[in-house]
Amino acid sequence: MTTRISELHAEICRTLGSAARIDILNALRDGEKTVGELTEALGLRQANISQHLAVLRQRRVVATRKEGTNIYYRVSNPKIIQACELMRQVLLEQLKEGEVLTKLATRKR
Amino acid sequence: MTTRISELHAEICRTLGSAARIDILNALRDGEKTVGELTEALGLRQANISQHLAVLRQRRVVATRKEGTNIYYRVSNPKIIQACELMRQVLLEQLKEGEVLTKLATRKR
DNA sequence: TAACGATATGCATATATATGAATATTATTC
DNA sequence: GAATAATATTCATATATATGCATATCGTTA
Repeated sequence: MTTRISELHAEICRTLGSAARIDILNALRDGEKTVGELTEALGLRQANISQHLAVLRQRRVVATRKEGTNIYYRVSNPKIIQACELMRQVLLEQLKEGEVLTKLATRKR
Repeated sequence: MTTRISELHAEICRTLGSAARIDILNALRDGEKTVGELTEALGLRQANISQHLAVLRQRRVVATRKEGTNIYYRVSNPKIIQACELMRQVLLEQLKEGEVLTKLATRKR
């Protein structure tokens, strides 16, 4: 009963459902980076970064460009960044709300 | 090396990483619905819908309102809808691109 | 062509997530 | 207060995903 489109939509969301991959996207916000640069920026092992990049590549969230022995990665569509930005805003609003609720609960005691 | 925020961000994305839940969100686009209405709209089992709603509730993607024996669900933040809309656009653009690529590949043969 | 640097892949294991079926909970009505 | 309608939860099992480690691939330079 779920449509093909919803299935694909969910797949993209799942692709973003890893903190490491979110960090990768953030690192790529202001321009392309090589795997080495990403590895250093995130402080994870190279093999692990490559695995996450493979997932992002498969779902076409990122695109690549080869230059000699380096591979430059970039976010394939700026709308993906926008969507992430919105999600982060939702998150921050939730956290604020949470604080308010905590305060209220504390006052009540 | 992944921040708390990224972890939460990823968690929200994972929450949207299921076709059933995407369908639920779409069904809630133009207003709240009861579990029964959602069950009928999506054609899944009630228990299953409830499970998905529980996931969405836990991550505060949806909010509820009780009225008698019914529980009305709504999307908690319109930005979530916006983000989904963006993602769907990305998806449609990808599909279009895919078609172009297919055409090119076909012509080449 | 050997050695090296950059990146990707395969495999094993651990962990998370989804689903169906059964059942519990809660509010309402008789 | 028993029966019923609406919704939630629990449990068992199946399936997917993540991670570390080892190793392969590919382009470059000596």
